[in-house]
Amino acid sequence: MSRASEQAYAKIRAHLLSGAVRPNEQLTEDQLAQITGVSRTPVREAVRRLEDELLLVRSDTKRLFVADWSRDDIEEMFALRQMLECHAAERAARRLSRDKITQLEAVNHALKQAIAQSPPDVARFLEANRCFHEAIVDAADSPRLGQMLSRLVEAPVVLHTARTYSLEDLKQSARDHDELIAAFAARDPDWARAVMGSHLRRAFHTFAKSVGPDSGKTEVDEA
Amino acid sequence: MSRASEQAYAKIRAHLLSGAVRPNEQLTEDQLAQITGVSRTPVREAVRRLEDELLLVRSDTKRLFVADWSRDDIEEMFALRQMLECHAAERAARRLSRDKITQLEAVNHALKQAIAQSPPDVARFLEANRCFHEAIVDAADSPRLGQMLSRLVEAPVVLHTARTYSLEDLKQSARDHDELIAAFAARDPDWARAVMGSHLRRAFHTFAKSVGPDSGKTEVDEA
DNA sequence: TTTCTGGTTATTGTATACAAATTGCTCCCG
DNA sequence: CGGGAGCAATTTGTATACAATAACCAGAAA
Repeated sequence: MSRASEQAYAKIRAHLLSGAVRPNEQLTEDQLAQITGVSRTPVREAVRRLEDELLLVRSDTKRLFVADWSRDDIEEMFALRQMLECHAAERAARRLSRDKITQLEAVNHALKQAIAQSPPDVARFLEANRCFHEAIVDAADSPRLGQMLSRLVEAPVVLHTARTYSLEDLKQSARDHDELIAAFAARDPDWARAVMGSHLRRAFHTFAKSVGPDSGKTEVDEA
Repeated sequence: MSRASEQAYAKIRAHLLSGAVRPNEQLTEDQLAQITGVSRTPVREAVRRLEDELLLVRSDTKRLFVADWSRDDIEEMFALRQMLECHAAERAARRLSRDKITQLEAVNHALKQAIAQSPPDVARFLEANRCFHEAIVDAADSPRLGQMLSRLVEAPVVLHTARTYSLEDLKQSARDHDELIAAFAARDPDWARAVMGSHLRRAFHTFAKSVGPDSGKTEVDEA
């Protein structure tokens, strides 16, 4: 992307994550142009991307609003991510070269170091974690899969801002990564898939606790 | 979407599918503006969507080209579609109301009628088929899943233009749909998933025969 | 011949002005 | 007091001009 539109994207995104705006609040392209310091043209392009990522939504008459993520939305998002990323892990197990596996070990080592500090360096943890998962998706060698996942992973980061991480959660993540690496080294796609599945499912539950109660509606009730 | 940009999208898409342009051929926004009869602004918006759908790609320096779909790309696409649509079928089995199931039966009835003619009305078949699958995805009640699948399904339609359909293939599709409906009526998610899986996998193979040979590279060879 | 280098053309990116559409308000009529 | 009709203000959509960047080509030096 070009300079101005990329900059607009980053600034608007930061603005949304900063909490300066509330869900369902209306925004106008003009406002965003002022905030970002560029004209409406690149702003419109940035807004498109943010709509794709579902951080912004449009009303039926094209008015722009800050998206409101319900508990159900978050659950859906995790379910899709789990499905796609399990698939990625399975493919990665068939494709990862020794070198790449070694790189994964290095990344997870950095992740562990971030945890080992007191207090744990959460920012560095998140960055290493992102890098770890990204490497697996890359190894899956499926461009559309990568595209879908990157869209999906963008959004939840939003809500991470306010979250607190227990040390035990962080350590468990590191252990999961170790087991994933073992599965890759063994070239066992089923193992890799299973580990990734439980890794993400656990992540969802620890995440969900800090959000709100389940809505309960999953099945249609009918005679 | 707005009038001009929507129109530009449709016209460019039709232009790409018509075969008037070849894979890897360069296009310019000016050309497309002339073809569509609108200015570059809405063209750029339409082009973004087509890039998302991977019908157009950009070079590293932002030049625009017609995408080239290899056999591997098509295989990847079907694999993702299978994964997502199996998931949709599973969810749909939990959620579909009796009414909706009755509607599915009606759609599949129309599909059978399209086949029963001689020669079979392929256009009507494709439309009914699209409608059938769309209803299932809707019933899955997962907006992001729907968004992903719609992107995915857009592209292969491209290649359908030149394809010929054997009567037996068409009949088998209708039978698959019948079994899916049975699985829904029984509210059996596992059954629905399995039927959808084999349905799409078979579709891939009948499709693949008309495209070209497998590239063979799926696993990394290493000491 | 090959490979830089300069300038020229082609193409994409941005700003701005204006058009179309939507909203919200005011004022009139019942 | 309620309910619309119609005008004004706000917001999004489009066209166009210009700026920035990348490709192209010709000609000189090795």
